[in-house]
Amino acid sequence: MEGQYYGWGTGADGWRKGPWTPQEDQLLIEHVKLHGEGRWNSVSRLTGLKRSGKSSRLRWVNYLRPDLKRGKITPHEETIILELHARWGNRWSTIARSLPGRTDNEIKNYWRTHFKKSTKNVDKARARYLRLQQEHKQLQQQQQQQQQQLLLLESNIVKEETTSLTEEAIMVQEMQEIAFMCSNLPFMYQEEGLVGESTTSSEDRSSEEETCYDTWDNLWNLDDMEITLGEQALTFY
DNA sequence: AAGTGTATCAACCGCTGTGCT
DNA sequence: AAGCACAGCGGTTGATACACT
Repeated sequence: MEGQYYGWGTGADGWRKGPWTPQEDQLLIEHVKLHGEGRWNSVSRLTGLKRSGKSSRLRWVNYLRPDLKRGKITPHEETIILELHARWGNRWSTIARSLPGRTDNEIKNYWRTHFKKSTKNVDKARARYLRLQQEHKQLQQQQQQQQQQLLLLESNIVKEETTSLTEEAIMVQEMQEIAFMCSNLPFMYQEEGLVGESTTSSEDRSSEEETCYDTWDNLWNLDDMEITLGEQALTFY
């Protein structure tokens, strides 16, 4: 795909469009090395590139950035995407921030390819996620209350605490919760090589795989679906 | 081998938010 | 306060690769 010219040519506005050539990439890379990210509209003036600032920024962010992770989305990343999408919906850039090296475009494309068609499944996953989150928070509250009661008994001092979390802090806290939940997911088994690439029938599953499915089903419990998310996810790899 | 359908992904478009003058 | 430029976001499109018949 790269390095070929498919006749997109120059638009009416004078900007070149279509796939980037290696020469154009090189110019853009040199520009960012010299001037840093930002000031995208000055790229064409300073480099001679016939690309709009918008196009330059997109090319850099989605393809040329050195910290980009190449290769397929891992099962663990997929789990995080599912979780975060259940929380934030189509806020791809927000989701991307939790997946270092992945771009919003990449995640968006991945989502559309793998989950868009099964909106029913995703809706159920979302409902289940929200319920789990609720339960998780209730559990936390209970633990906090127990702890407070304990402290009261010990010191006999009543102390009121008020915590004011910023929205960002709440976001971070939720991310940590999600990360914690994700860390217990069955995909870990798969990453460790305990699960086969594509398993569709329960007869084929090893005991480790059963554990994997059990864990997954416990989380999502999508048995009533036409295709469960667990199976779907595993089928892709 | 050829035709057709589907998946993938780069790149575009339109819109919105933000900062500066 | 208004207007403008720019950056960023989400949705969509189009070309290629791959799978299937």
